[in-house]
Amino acid sequence: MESNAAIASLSALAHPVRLDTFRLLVQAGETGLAAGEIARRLGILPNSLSTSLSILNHAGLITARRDGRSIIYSAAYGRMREVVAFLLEDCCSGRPEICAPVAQSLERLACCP
Amino acid sequence: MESNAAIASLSALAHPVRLDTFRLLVQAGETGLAAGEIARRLGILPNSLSTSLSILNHAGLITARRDGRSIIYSAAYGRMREVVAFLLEDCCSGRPEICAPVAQSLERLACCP
DNA sequence: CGTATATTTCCGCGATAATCGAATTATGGA
DNA sequence: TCCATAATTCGATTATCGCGGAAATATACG
Repeated sequence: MESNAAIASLSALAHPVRLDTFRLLVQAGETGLAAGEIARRLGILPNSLSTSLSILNHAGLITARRDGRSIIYSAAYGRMREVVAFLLEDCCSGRPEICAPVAQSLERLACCP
Repeated sequence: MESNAAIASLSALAHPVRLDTFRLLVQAGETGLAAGEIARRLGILPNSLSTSLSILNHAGLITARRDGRSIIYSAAYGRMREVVAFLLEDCCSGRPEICAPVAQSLERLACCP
């Protein structure tokens, strides 16, 4: 992953509304959520959310598809994985005793038994 | 992990110099690197780096210790793990087939065989 | 004590980002 | 066609961030 792409993703996530939006979509799974539903759940104005969604989308962290009058957004899990991998890259110069606990705790994700 | 703390960390990383600095320290391991050495490797002014280090430190992503005239910085692996875990929390509403590849690829960190 | 090295702090200017109201586009249904 | 709903885009104001020069602090050493 490119450094610029990583920065775009990190920058997109470094914002209260955008981070909540992304986490909501990560939890929603492939089904996704309509823009209006997200705005309702987070209690923010539709236009504010729209710019947030645009930034997340441009950063590659979410995808959009139209369904009637609604636009459904979903988390882009591949990009999420890339960003995380970028942060952990070449961790600890090959000394497992340092990074092992990091990897170990990440193996136990909420949904992956 | 608190949302505000996560935002502080993500915001700290969403900057070319700060991201490069953090990754340098992640690769350096527990030994860490002196501020001057980091500035030299990245080719930036010492005062610019100093503010970057201050922001990363305040976000909890790095730690500092003095050694003679130098100040040695190291990555805070615990906080790094917390930030990543925060992003992956409750991934995919318990549907392993979506998040499994994410977790799987994270198991293979460069230093953790 | 005086000097050199390492790092940080202060300050001001230019650029970038956040916010919110108002207007605009797109779709579905009577 | 006309209206209501869903979502986005525009525009202007305000706040925040990034940058680099200059000065200040801390440590080591002769």
